[in-house]
Amino acid sequence: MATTLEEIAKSAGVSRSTVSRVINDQPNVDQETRARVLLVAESLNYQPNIAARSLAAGRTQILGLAIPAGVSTLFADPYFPLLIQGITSACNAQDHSVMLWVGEPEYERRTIRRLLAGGLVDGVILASALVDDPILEALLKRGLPFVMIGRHATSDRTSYIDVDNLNSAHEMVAYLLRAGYKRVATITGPRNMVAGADRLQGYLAALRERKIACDPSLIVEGDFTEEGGYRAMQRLLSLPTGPGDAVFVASDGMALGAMRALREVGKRVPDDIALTGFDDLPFAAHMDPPLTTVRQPVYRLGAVAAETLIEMVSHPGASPRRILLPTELVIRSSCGSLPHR
Amino acid sequence: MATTLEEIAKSAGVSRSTVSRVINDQPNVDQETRARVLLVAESLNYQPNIAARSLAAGRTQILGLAIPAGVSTLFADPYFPLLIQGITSACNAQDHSVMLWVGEPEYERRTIRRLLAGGLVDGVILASALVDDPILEALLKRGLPFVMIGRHATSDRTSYIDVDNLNSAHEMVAYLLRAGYKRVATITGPRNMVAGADRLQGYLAALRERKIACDPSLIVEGDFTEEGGYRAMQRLLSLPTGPGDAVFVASDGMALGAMRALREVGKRVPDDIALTGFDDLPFAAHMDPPLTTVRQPVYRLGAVAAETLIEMVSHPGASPRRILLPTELVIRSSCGSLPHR
DNA sequence: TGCTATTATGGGAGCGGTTGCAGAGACTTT
DNA sequence: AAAGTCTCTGCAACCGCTCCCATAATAGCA
Repeated sequence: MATTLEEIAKSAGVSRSTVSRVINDQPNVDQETRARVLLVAESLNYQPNIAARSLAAGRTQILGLAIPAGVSTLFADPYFPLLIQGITSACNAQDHSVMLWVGEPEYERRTIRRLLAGGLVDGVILASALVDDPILEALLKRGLPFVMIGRHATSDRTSYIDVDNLNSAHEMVAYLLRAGYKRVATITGPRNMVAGADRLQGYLAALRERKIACDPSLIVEGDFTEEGGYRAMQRLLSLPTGPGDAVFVASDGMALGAMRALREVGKRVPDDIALTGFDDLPFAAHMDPPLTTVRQPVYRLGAVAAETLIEMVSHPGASPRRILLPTELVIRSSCGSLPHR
Repeated sequence: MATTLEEIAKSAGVSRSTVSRVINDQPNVDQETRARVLLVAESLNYQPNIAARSLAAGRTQILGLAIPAGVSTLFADPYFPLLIQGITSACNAQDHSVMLWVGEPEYERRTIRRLLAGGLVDGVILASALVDDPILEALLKRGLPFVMIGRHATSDRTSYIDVDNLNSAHEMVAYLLRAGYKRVATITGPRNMVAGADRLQGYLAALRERKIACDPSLIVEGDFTEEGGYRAMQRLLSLPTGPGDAVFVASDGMALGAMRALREVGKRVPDDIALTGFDDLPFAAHMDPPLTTVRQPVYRLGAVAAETLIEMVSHPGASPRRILLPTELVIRSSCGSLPHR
C-alpha cells in the first residue's frame, strides 16, 4: 500500500531525485517529465512518508499545540474547542498537521523535552501560557519557532496573537458613556494577567476620552470567576456613594456572579443598573436579561496563529510577529436597549 | 543540542547498537555497560529523534485522534475537551503523542489519505464517527488499528469503547420505580443512533423487570436537542391519560427543554412530575431544580480508548475489543429527594 | 577437555526521503 | 567554431535509528 519514491521513479522511467523534485514543486524539471511523474504518482496514490522526509529535510509539516496544565478547568467553556478548530482548519489548508499536547504537571518536563528535542514539530502554538511558563524559556533556548495565544507583556522576543483587549474595553465603555450612563464602575480581571490589565486600561482610556475623572472606588478587582464577580459586585453595592449606574465587567463569568449579587439585593438590570460582560460565552445570550458583551474571534485567533507560525517556520530569523485581532460589540438588553438618557 | 546515538556511543565507549539496546530496554546488555550508557545519555540530555526511529522501526508512537466533521457543534459542551484530556493523559503515560484531526468536509478525503498513507500514526481513535463514515471503511481496508468511541452496531470487525447506555438507563428507571413512581414516561434519543436505542432498551428492561406493561404512548422520540425535548414533553402533556408521574429523558439537553415545557403549563418539578436526564452536563447541577441524571466517565472513556489502542498496536491481529464503562447515578432533587410514596 | 548453548557487543544494511554535485545536451555568445 | 550558459537528469551521500547477523567471550555439559 505504501508507495515509495523509488517505485514511482521506476514506473515513470526517471530517477528518484527527479520524482522528489516534482513532488516538492522544484524547478528544473521538464514539463513533460513532470506531468508524467505526477500522473504515475496520482495513479499509485502516492503519499510521502513523513518520517523519512522529516529525517532528511529536518522539517515535518507538523505544528505542536501546547495547552499547559491548569487551564483544563477553562475547558468548561468552548474557548479551546473553537481555538482548536481554527488551528486545525488553517493547518489543513496548508498541508500541515497538529500535534496535541495537553499539559499535565507530572509529565510536563518530560513532554517538553520530547516535544523540543524529538524534532517532531516545526513550531509550537502556546495556548494561554503563564507568564513564567518554563516551556517558554525552553522554546527560546532551543530556537524553535512559536507563537503565543494571548499577549505576552514581558518578553520582546516572543510572537503573539491576541484580541485587542484594550480597544475592545475602550469601545464597550465608550458605548455606555454615549448611552448616557454617568457613573460607570468596572470589575476587573486579575491585574497580573495581561488580559485583565489591558481591559482595565481600555476602561480608563474611555473615561479619559470623555474627560471624566476616574473614581478609584469604582474599580474593583475580580479574578475572572463567577464567585469573584459576585463578591466584587457586593463590594460595589456596599459603597457609600452607591455602585454607579453601569458596570463594565471584564468577563462574562464574573458578570454572571455580579448579576446574582444584584438579584439578591433586588436591583433590576438594566433599569437600576446596567451590566456588560466580555467574551460572549454561549450562556451570555441566555441570561436574564441577555448580556451585552464583547465577542472574541476565537476561531480566527487559532487560524491566524497557525498561519503566522507556518509563515515563521518558512522564514526563520524574522522578527517576532505581534497581531491584535478586532472584536465585536454584542449589544443586548442588559445595558438598556435604547440610549438611557 | 540534538544529541544522537552515535555521540553517546562514542562518549560511552560502546557501539551505536548497544546504546540503542539500552535506550529501548532490550536484553543482552551487561548491567555495568547499561548503567554507564544511561549515565552518559542522561548527562547529554539525549532524546531520540522520533522521525528516525519511526522510519527505521515502522512505528511512530503517535496516535491519531479523529473528530469527524459535523460534531463541532457538540463542542458546546465539555465532552470533547474531557475526552481529549483523557486521551492525552493516557498517551503521555505511555510515551505516545496525539495527532489531532478535526474533520472538515472539504478536506476530509485529503486528510484521510494523509493520515492513513503517511505512516504517521500507529493507530486511530475515532470520536463519535457516524455509522457510514467513509474513514471507517478506509481504516479497515488499510488495516490500521483503530478504536471507536461509541458503540458501533453494524460492524463486527471494529473495536469500541462506550458507556453502558443500556444498563445505565435501566438503573435510572429502576430507581424511579423503586422510589414509587407508577407511570414513568421516556423521551428518547433518535432511534437510529446507538446511544438513543440503547437507552430506550434500558428503559424497557427496567419496566420488564418490575413486570410493568409498557404503554407505547409514554415513549416519545426526541433528537437530543433542547428544542426536541421541549416538543416531546408537549406531546406527553397533551396525552389524554396525562404524562405520567415521572419522565426519564435520555439527555440533559432534552431535559432542559422538557423542563421549559413543564414550566409553561405550570407543572412543578418534582412535585407534579419527576424528571431525570442523562450525561450530567455542567448545567444539570444548576438547573431549577437540580437535575437527577447519569454521569458519564468521559475522561476515562478517552483514557481507556488510548490504552486499548496502544495495546492493539503492539498486538496486531488480535480480535476486536469491546468495552463498556459503567456510569454513575447522580441523584438530585428533580426526582424528589426522598422516596415518593 | 572438547563442543555446544548463551550472552554481550559491534558491523552494516536498510527505512524513504532530500540535496549537493557532476555530466549531458541544447542554446548562446564572441 | 570554440567556449561558456542553462536546463534537465542521475548518482550518491547523508539524516538518526532499528535490527539482523557475525563474532567473541563466557558458561554449561557430557
